Amino acid sequence: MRNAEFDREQVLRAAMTAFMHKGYTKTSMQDLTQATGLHPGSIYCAFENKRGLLLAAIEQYRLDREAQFAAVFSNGHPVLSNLKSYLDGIVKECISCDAAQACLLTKALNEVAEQDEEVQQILSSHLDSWRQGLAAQLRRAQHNEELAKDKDAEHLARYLVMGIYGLRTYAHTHPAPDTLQQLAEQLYRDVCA
Amino acid sequence: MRNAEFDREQVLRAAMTAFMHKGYTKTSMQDLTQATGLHPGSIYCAFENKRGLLLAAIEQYRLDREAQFAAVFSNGHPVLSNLKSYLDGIVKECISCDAAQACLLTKALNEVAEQDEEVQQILSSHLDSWRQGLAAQLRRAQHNEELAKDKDAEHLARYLVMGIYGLRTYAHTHPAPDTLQQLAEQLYRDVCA
DNA sequence: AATAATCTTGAACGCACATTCAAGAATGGA
DNA sequence: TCCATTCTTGAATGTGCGTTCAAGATTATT
Repeated sequence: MRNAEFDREQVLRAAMTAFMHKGYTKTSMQDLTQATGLHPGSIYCAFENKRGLLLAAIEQYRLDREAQFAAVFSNGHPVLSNLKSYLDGIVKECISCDAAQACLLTKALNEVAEQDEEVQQILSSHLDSWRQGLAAQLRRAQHNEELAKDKDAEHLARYLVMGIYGLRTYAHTHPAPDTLQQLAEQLYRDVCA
Repeated sequence: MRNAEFDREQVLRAAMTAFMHKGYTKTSMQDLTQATGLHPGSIYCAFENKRGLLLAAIEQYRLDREAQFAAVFSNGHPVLSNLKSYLDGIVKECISCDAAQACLLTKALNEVAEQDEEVQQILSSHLDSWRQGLAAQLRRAQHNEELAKDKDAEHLARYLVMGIYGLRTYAHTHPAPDTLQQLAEQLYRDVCA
């Protein structure tokens, strides 16, 4: 009769950060105990093992991202201006990450997924639903007469996803704010014009 | 009074493939001895250590890529049609890699670079010279009246680089040939139109 | 207060890894 | 043919990792 002492969300976000900074393999259990404040036994009790902690962290990341997405797009403003804000937010993120940390999903995709089908599937389905969210917004824009109706919203959504992936990777080598801003603006223009 | 028995290029390309499939950390020396046919001692004699082998493999990769780039762009054809071929080649690469292997540079960038300044610098400078190569081709296109002269070739080159990064990442999750082809064509249009 | 149930702690374990090195094999020159 | 030199071999080494588990600490219930 005793409750766990740690705050799950807080622990998961700490683990998330650790994984993002060092990557999955190079983040040792020692790093994780330090980052989360939990002892090995507690981690293994709560998350089964290191991989379980990664899966839980990815799930937390997904929840956080979905909330963020909804926050940007579900005000009453025009869809396209929300999309602009969304891209701006991504650029800001790219800049602020001092040690050039990519999106956790992309990192995990590069490092873990190819050896681990379950992780691969989880990531794919998350990225899919993200793309579908973007496509839905674009369709809404078409419905609101903000965007030409003869365009293929699905195709544009894929193009956006591709551009955002690229932007993040580009930021790794060249985190110059102006350049990233320009690239994001060009992407926006190519999608919406 | 005896010469080394192995073929350096062949060994480096084998190591390259191994690193691309598993990533640097997860590729064990055992994997490398198996892939290269060399014994540990020989590797350490020729490349100092595992990291040295990675550096040498990256350099070989750079040479191969430069040769490939030159082969596509230094025929007499119009620059833009060469660019189209270049993008087609990248799409084909993305599709053919059964196990979704990314470009070695991007992989290394994600996994190793953040913990290793020397690797970071090597990769950055290589990616820079690639981008400059693209920019030079675009300027040549402007000079040949293939591309509007009021465009910023440097900016377009950056945009191309971003798009290609994105295309490769996109292919990781969705290696559907048609989709990738469409994305590449859209990228081409946005750069050249 | 006593008990039962659960959580926390961190030392200990086995394993896989990068690396070393001394013995053996192969070569070129005398 | 024999020696000197260099390369090859792969078992041995130490280190650091993920993981386990039994003892101790803490809480809820009676």
